[in-house]
Amino acid sequence: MTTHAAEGLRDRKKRQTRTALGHAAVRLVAEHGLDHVTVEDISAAADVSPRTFFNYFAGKEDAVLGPDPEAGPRLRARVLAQPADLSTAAAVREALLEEVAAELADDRELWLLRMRVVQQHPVLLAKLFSGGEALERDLVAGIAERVGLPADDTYPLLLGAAAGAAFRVAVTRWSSTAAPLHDLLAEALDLLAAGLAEPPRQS
Amino acid sequence: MTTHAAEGLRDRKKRQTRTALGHAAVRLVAEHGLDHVTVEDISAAADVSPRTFFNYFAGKEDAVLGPDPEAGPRLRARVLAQPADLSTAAAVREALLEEVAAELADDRELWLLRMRVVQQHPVLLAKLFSGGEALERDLVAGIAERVGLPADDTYPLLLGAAAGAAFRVAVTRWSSTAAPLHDLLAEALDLLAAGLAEPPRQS
DNA sequence: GTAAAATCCTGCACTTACTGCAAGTTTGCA
DNA sequence: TGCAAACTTGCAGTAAGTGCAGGATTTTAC
Repeated sequence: MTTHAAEGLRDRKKRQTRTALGHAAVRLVAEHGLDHVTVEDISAAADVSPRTFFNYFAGKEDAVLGPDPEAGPRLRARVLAQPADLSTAAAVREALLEEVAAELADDRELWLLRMRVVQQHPVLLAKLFSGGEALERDLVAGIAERVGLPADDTYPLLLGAAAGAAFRVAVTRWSSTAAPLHDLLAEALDLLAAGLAEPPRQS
Repeated sequence: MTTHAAEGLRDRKKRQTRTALGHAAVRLVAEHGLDHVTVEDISAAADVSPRTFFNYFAGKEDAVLGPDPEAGPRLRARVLAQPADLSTAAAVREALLEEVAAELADDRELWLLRMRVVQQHPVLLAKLFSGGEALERDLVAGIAERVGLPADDTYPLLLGAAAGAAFRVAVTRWSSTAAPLHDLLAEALDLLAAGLAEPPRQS
């Protein structure tokens, strides 16, 4: 996973309380349901004051689906690090697969819990998408940089949004089927690269 | 637009208060900013009690980006109404373009206001996406029905999500460039159909 | 190593969001 | 006309979320 070697005590503590709050939120909501868990409960479980909770998250839902503030830059770097002979779409594909592998290797159970919680509380879909949106911005920046177009051009925007769509579909299917996330994501990205051509009829 | 001929007094009044609340919300937020407008203000402007507001919308943000409850079924019907000799992706393309044309012809200024508000308050992106998500569900249902696959198969899910992505990109660009929404949406959908192939370099 | 500066945590007070309930009012229907 | 269903409203209460100021902790500079 991500290493945080040379980092002050203060930053380390901040990271700790942030993940403590996030984990407590997911665990408590998975157990008791979204609206039977208060910010006070979460704060108590993480051993900080309720007021401090709001120094880290904008609300309960942000704590559950906390947008990892480092994921965006990391994804952008992965896109730029792909071999130059890959097409842009292929580079995005590889970057996404790498990120998923790294993230899952790290926190597998946490992600499964999160998906279970989202399934039980569709309200959270909003936060899930907007969190993905922040990620998407960094992804678009990386794509634009790699391809030499402005970040507000149609191509980077669309490739980023389509990759995000493929990701969401893969995660959705992952939570309802037993297939590995890697395979589902690869399948979706391939379908996208084929121009969403007619699928094989299976009748 | 949509005609509501044979409809009781009661349903007509409900529609009226709903749109009154929605319009008031957009107008007030555009003028004073999102967090300088309370639910009480919106209710007063629409001439109903604050308590009634919550009978129509789950919150301030839902009122601004109110998901039109009829848009989903309408879009689904459009997909199914396309000529049978069109590919599925092409049918989705035509359905979306039709819907955009109809919607804009109806409420052009309202949509422009909405987009301005969203640009000024990125928090609303969450609701915008989740609203689009509800729409997407109906779209996916239509696609699945047309293509004869279950609605939780990868192909319908991905085509729906990708179409949603194209739509969001087109709307985003529409609010920052002066080009017609129809053209921007068509461009994005074409790019998608081409498998997101490398764009024309313009150096 | 110590003092000053920066940053973080916390409690308090306050506004707003949101929900259940029960009563009153309006509409639909026979 | 009169009954049933649906809509609106006020009230009361819980929880969310924010500004502020004081105290504690870490960092930086000397």
